[in-house]
Amino acid sequence: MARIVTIRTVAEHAGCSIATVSRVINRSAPTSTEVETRVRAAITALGFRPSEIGRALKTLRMRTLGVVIPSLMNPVFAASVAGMEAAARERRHTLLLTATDYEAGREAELVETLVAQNVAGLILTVADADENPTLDMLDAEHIPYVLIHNEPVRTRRAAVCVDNAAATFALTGAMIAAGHRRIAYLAGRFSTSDRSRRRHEGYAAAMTAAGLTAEAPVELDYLSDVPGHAEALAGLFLSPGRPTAALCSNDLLALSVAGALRDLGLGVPADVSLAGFDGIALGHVMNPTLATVDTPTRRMGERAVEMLFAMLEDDAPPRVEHLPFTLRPGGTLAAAPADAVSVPCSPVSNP
Amino acid sequence: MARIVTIRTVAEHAGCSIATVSRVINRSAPTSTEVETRVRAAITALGFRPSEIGRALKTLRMRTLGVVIPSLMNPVFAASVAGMEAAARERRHTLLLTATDYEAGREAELVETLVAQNVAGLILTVADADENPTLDMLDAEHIPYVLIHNEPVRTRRAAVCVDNAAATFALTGAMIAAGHRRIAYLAGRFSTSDRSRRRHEGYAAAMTAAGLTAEAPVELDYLSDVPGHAEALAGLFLSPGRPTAALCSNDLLALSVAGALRDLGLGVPADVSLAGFDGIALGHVMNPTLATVDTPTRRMGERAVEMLFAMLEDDAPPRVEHLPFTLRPGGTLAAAPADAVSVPCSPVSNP
DNA sequence: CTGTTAGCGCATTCAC
DNA sequence: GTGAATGCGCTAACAG
Repeated sequence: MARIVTIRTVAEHAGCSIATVSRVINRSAPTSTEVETRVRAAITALGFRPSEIGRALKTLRMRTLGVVIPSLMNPVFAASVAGMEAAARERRHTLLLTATDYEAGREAELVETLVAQNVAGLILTVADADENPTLDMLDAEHIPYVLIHNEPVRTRRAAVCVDNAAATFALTGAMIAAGHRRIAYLAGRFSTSDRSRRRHEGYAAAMTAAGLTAEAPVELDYLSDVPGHAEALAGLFLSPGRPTAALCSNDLLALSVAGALRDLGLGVPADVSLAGFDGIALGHVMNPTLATVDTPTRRMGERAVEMLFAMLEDDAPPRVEHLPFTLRPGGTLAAAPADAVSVPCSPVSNP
Repeated sequence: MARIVTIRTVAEHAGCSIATVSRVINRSAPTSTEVETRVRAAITALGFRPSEIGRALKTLRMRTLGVVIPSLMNPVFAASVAGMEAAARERRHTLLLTATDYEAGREAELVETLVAQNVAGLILTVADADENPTLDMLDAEHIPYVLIHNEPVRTRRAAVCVDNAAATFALTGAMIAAGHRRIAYLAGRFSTSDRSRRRHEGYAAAMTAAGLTAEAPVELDYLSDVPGHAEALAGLFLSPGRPTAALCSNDLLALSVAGALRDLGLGVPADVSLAGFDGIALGHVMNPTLATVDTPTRRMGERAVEMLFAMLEDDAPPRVEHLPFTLRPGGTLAAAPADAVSVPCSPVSNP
């Protein structure tokens, strides 16, 4: 099961010491060409592969990056991890992958598990990047990490994300421009997360700038639970003076909200306009197409790894890097009914 | 960066030997309650976490499972990995994740990398499960592994998959029942893969059973390269007596083929009916919905891990486990034009 | 019940 | 340019 060929076997086979074999493998010191060829021959003949365990025990650092994300079932995180994997592979590292299934309580344990494996560094998406004892622990132990999708504001932590507030500000602006006056904000799991909070801030800023009323987030408990959502949304969307539009904190939520609204007998976008956030492929092919904010998720994963290595090798200081987003128009965002538009409001422009 | 507190630190702090600390941690031998409480106190006080490296050096086995898949950008593999991660986590293991980006040539190197990390076992999707030197090597070294999505037929290897031939047999039967007589088979990357081969076999068997002509697979080189596909498909679908239906070897390919056909001015399903394979969520929401074979991808990932642990712990013999699939009807598969139906054919039933 | 000790595979001194 | 020796953190065998 485990390889029986060790550095010692190679040394015997090549008629030299294990130190010399190590030198040949790592080019850590000059060796005579004659010995080197003998060693290399022995290595290939025996099919020897240096144990990462042995090396790590000595160097106290595995060539792995620990990853913690909410779930791979969300294409946003799948794409991020794909980007991380490619970037890590370029640097001869592999990913140690774990998922919280959207339970913030699991973060601490998963991080501990990864740290126990002596990962070179960590890439994380957490519920809250500012108020987070696990991250405090990593800081205290000087274990390098980069957040992804999170947007820390109060703390000095490395992160790769989009400017969530600016994105929802723009998206809300587009809804207002389409004549919507009462716009609901729907949040999914992680509703108390930093990025969800930032997204709501952008929405609220745009509403206020237009002289409209920003509403508190409506929290929907479970992803993809369409029947549950229909029930939760009935009160809001079947009442008089109901919202004519809803901004969802992410695309997956927008999809199930669309289903829930249809279950309530409401048309999208005929009765309610809808927009999401992330830019998953699903939104492109559904009918009508989903209006959303397109984010470079795969690229974010690559950047997170690049940033982590910069910290690892060049001792780069932690910083928040914002990657560009684009507004993606879609069929779910249509003009508001004429009676709704009649409500006065001020024009909105970017801050 | 690395933890400075070792089992020795704990031993000193608790006033006992490192062996006793080890015993407390692993419950590998009885210890007096008094010493145990002292040790546990020391562990929490010092924030000690046993190094997986140290343990692995001794046991020659890390609590990790090596994973090799083509790409996380394909939701099929993302879901599989999500299932693996959950099942592995239940057993206190983590995944070491790598991807080939659909380049079979990378398989060997990635597997070597994972083996060098002393993974407990491997879960792989390879290009060819039967003719595969890398798998031969794993067999020779008695390193346990389970294939996923692959369907080995000639070799005795552990695998979790659906019955690809039966699935395409049924799917092709549905197309024939809808009146289609000339049905093309389109294969994406990995076109020489075992599962693609098995899928084509099922298609060919159904065609032959109906007295129709089975065609060789049309190989499309790149995923999602719609313009390239349009060019490659023009000859086939713009000719007289052209196919009225096409069976694609997977859903992602079906999506880009749908785009290519529309670029050629052909309606789906008005001019050409289409079906895929896998059952990705995209197919559900696109318009028209995609006819396909629904496969339990997440469950397959879980089963692969369960099977691997059965081999690891109970020395279970390698076997191929088929998980159930279902035909998913969809708008892309419609009745053939009347003139096409007039071609005679025999009724098809399952073999 | 507990302590001592010998490695696991490797990198890295320090001699030569 | 090379080899012998040491220790990384831990488990397990053996003594007590």
